[in-house]
Amino acid sequence: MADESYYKDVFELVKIIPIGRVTSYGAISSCLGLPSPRMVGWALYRSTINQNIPAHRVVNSSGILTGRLNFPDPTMMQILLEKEGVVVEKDKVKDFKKIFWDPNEIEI
DNA sequence: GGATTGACGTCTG
DNA sequence: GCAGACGCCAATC
Repeated sequence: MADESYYKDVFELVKIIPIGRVTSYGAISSCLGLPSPRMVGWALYRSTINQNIPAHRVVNSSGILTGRLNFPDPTMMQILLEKEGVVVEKDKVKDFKKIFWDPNEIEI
């Protein structure tokens, strides 16, 4: 609702994530200077059902698709990732460290 | 108006 | 190295 919401930055950040790349909540929260990474998850939770944000590219620090169950379709998350070239093994991103995209690397 | 939960992360034991 | 607890802010019940 409010344009000055912090999660608006989260949307933009997630939107600019390159294809075949994934990032973590902690990276986003740290990049945006959020006090708590939970806010990122909260923002994404609302964004996924409100805007078509590629939240499937956002995983936890372990590279696990923690929020896949929260998606409209749990399988959609893995399908989308695999479609983008991301290898997902058991709801976990393979070579997560390799395809991990750091927002601070590019940023604005 | 108060209590609980929620897509997590980091520290300490 | 693994496990458990705490902290943070906001929205919902």
